[in-house]
Amino acid sequence: MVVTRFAPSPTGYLHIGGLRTALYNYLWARKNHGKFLLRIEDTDLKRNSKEAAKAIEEAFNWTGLSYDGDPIYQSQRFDIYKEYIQKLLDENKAYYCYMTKEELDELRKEQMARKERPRYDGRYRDFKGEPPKGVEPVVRIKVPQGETIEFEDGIKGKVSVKVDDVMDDFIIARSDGTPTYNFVVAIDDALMGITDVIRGDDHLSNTPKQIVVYKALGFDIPKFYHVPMILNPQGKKLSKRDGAMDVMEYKRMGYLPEALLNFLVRLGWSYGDQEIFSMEEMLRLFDPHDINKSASAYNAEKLLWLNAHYIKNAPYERLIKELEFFGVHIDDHDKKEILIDSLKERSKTLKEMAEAALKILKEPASYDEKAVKKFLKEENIEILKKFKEALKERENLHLPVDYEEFVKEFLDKNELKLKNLAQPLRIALVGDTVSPSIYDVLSIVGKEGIIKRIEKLLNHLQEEN
RNA sequence: GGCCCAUUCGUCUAGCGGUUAGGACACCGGCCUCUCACGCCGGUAACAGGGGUUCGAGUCCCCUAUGGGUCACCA
Repeated sequence: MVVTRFAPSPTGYLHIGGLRTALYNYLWARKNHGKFLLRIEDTDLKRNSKEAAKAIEEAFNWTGLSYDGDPIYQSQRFDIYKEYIQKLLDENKAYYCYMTKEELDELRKEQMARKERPRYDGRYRDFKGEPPKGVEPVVRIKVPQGETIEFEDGIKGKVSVKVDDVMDDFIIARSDGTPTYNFVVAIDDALMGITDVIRGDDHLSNTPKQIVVYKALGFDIPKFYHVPMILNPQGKKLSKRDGAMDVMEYKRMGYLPEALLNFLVRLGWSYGDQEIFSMEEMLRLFDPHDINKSASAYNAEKLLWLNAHYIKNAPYERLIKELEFFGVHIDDHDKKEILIDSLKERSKTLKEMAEAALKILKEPASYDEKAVKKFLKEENIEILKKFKEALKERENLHLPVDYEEFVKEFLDKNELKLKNLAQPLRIALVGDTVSPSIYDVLSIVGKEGIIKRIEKLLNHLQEEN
């Protein structure tokens, strides 16, 4: 059984890199019919973990990810950690260290002056005397000296470090008794039965420390997969300055969750030449062993392209529902299907789509000056007037094909080309020269609306002169 | 600075000793066309550098360079 976990520290929102590691853990667990657990790493009590849990909940709901059971809060497990600290103390695998912070700082300063690597010197490792008064001790773990720690990372391959190079007897409990990160991570992963740890590769150099804890406590060591970071478009570390970090911001910008997930899964992972992955395909094909070894840069254009793809292929009921978030309510509009179908071909985001819809649904509030100048010369105005009159006489106009037929008849009768009519008419309908097919727009606006809009434009032109 | 990790078109990537180094996004042409898009067709563009190993290296090894991560009584 595969058990994975997502273990964010509470920062207030779920960011895009976090979502990717959550997705990887989710996919791997679900693919293997295992469990995907959530753990909030809130041992730093300063931050509000409730809020963070809510934010994660919200982002998971939106993207469709789900975790098993209830989230685990490290802040509620201090008793457990205390127990294991005591166990190590009792077994002489850990010890109290009475060195004060000031003394430690002093030591480090001296070591640096001598160009040595700053590290705790182990002075209390085998201390047997009378402890100094007035010092609340920390607890340090006895790191086995002279050893080499090796582990097989599912992504990076074999990783091997000499213990003496990378760690001293690190602190597992602060002087106030609270446990530290590398200690609790190991304990929780072991107690939660985590078999596969998929996390950011900023944790790669923590792993040996955690392995020391696993070994000291006699726990089984899980498999590790350290996934490379996501870089910003400049190839630097992704930060808040790079725009959207909060997953929910993508919703506000008009992205479909499946586009975001597809984008994220392909960032660092691939399956041959395939670009489009449904959730079912991800579930079937994803394997953390295939994740790339190197960091990948965030490519906003590709995300946009994917989003456009998913919009194009979404059923229109779905899009109608999604557009409500952006203030477009067309559920009872009789031409809603035509509207959606013609808009989804040309929208990269839902937000864009909503704006385009409103542009058609509402009478133009103003007219694009350059367009007016270019396309509304005297002769065009006459054509528009004629068109309006002809339209008044005509009945049974509903679908785009009806309008197409009508327009063709009108053009034939007056010996005109579509070019003579299309742009002037488009300006009357939407205010400028950009819109979906003129027949679609005519159909959506409807006979009465068209007449009103042509008259409005005509009035506007008269006022101008 | 020590340690660890990485390096194929601008970007995401395929490649797992023998390929005209493939695909996708973006970009540039063309077609389609009532505008804008969609779509279709075509194009530019990459193995960081240097040494080995090998009949043969993008693929294996070493060095250099560059980038990243990490070295807390943060997580």
